[in-house]
Amino acid sequence: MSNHKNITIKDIAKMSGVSAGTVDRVLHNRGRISEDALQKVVTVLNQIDYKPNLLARTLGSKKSFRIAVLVPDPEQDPYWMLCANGIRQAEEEWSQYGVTVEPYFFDLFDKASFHTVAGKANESNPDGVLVAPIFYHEALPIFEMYTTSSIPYVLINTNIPEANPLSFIGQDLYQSGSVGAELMSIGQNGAYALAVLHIYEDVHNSVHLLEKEKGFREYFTQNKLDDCTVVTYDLSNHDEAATEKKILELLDTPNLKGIFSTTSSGSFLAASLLEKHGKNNIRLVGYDLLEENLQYLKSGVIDFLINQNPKHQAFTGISHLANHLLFRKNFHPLYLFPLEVITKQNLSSYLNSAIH
Amino acid sequence: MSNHKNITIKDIAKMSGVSAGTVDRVLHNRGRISEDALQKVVTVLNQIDYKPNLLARTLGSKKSFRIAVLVPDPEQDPYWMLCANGIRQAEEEWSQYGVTVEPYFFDLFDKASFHTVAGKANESNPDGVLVAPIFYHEALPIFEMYTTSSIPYVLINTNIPEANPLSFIGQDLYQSGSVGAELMSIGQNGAYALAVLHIYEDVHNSVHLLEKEKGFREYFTQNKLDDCTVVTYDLSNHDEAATEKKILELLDTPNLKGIFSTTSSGSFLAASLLEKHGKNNIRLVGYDLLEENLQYLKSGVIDFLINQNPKHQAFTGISHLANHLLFRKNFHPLYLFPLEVITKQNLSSYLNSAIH
DNA sequence: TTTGCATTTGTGTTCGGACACATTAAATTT
DNA sequence: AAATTTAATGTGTCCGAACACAAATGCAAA
Repeated sequence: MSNHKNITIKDIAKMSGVSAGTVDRVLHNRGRISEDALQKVVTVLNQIDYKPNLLARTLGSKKSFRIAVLVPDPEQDPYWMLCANGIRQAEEEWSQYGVTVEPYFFDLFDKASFHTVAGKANESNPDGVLVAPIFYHEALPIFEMYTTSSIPYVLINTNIPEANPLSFIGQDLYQSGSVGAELMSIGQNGAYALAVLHIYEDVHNSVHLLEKEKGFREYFTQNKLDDCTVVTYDLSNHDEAATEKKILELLDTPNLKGIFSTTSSGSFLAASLLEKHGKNNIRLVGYDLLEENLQYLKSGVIDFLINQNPKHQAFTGISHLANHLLFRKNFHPLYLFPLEVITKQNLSSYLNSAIH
Repeated sequence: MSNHKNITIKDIAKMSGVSAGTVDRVLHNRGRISEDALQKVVTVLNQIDYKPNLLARTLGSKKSFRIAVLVPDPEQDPYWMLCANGIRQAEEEWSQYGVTVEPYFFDLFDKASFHTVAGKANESNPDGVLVAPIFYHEALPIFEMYTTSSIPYVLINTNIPEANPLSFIGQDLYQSGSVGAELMSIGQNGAYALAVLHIYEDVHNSVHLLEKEKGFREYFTQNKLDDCTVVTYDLSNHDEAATEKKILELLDTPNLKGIFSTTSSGSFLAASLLEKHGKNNIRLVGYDLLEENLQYLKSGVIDFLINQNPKHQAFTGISHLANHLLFRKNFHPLYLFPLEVITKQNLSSYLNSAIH
């Protein structure tokens, strides 16, 4: 335990021949300062590398921060339940620093609800906002509002290029699709067919899914794998019977070797049908570590899951906001997550490491 | 910015009718306390959920901590260079909290050097130690010493079951081998042969590698893939010519479909020979994101890399120690990393996310 | 009863930065 | 030149825990 010296405001005050208060005013440019004093302090600041003690700063400014979280209702979809877990974990982590997290859940299938819930969140006058802006048109005006009232906000899951957030946290969807394609083509040879399966209950994320499909398809053209044909199936999962009928039709595709499900809940739906109809030599690549998906991964019906890690996305998003508010850190505007490939064999290592 | 209330020592003092000093003595059981006062304080403590303000605690106890890091010389091996990067990054992260990191590099090929360097590290009287204990027998006595002088220590890379560290950080090697096997068997059919390749300059980590091999082999027996035969090649990379000759022999194995290289530098060595001899339909699974390996992954000679993430291991290890020293956190003794599967298509997402 | 010593407990300062308030110096008005 | 405003800067307190030191108390011996 050595007592190591660190430059403090008092040191700077001594060095520049002014008081600590003046140095403080220069650092935060609050209050008026004479040109003379400013110069003296600035000169010293340029010479040294002053790093304020964040502990003292946070302790001294006895404010606490409130972060509003605007995400879909976790009860409606297991994917968003994972996200909610990340929020809870982040709240625990940051509560000791006086950061509180207030979730505002909107209806995943109702644009209007997004609008009203966003309004409610705003009434609470948060110091920062985490948003999953799955409704493009409804999201734009609220970002504008955040900007004018200079509330920092972080986007997760869905990027909106027009927005100007502290950071976007999520996957590169195009590349994600290419990873799916790559996993499909391992060990395949000769001519074969593949299917891209979009199964969703709502249309909000169609852009989302098309981007994945694009990455998937272009993988084959870029690698000149011309003997591989790709068909697309666009299904709603509202009408189960119709969906099953469509998928049965799909399974009749000659020489079908693989199915790429672009949604997380589509993955286990496809898996259940593959299992039901005994098609166990069709490779299935899906998304996310939903409980249902894990069962099919373990039993071998699903071969690969690409992990979008919604839990970690939410956690990181709140951490970014907290770091920004408490420690004034800034972040790279594009925080793209690794495209994690989950298999039967490495699954447990991912589940275990998430605990800590 | 709401001012939220938090229970402080003074609150507890008021509630239990004693002074703050007495509460402090109870909390840290330092100094003698009358039975009466102790009871009063304990009663209050049981009623409330006191969470000490970590910021204030750390600020108040003006000590700074020194962490000694005992790892192989990064100049000798690119793998350990990645580790050194993690150390540097952790040092930056924690320096503001008064934690300093002092690296002590030992010779990767010289057990005696481990012993002497460990001694040097000890002379500096560190408050915590991060060790990569690649020399089993030499490591045991120094762990004993840490225990008797109650210096917390964290292990990375190589686990030593007899040790009792704050935590071990690394991979489950057996499972890691199984992941390698799984990647090998994707899309394979009929009878085929696979090779396990141990290429290393030193014998220290033979246990290490055997564990991976075990996981690899048992994958096939457990999944009843009997038509797959596995051969093992144990090579030193001191004598390049001899190694090449051996590998050429290996490449003549009938129906050879894949090579599993258990070491990180063995991976690109194997890749270079595969490329040189035009064997481009043999699947190669290797380890770690060394610059050389990345080249071969991009060009398609290496198909998969399992990432041991030495950088993140070092970073996490130092963070554990810092959290323990500053905030008295304790950790799960086994902190196993996810077994990350890196392919040509998801590589960039991993490289980019490491920047932040 | 008083002195001496040990035990117990309260008070005060420190850490470094934030911020309120007091004080000084300079500029302006009367 | 004195009075008053305004700008500039210094001082002091607070945040909450840690720890040193001082004060108070108890108890036994003189």
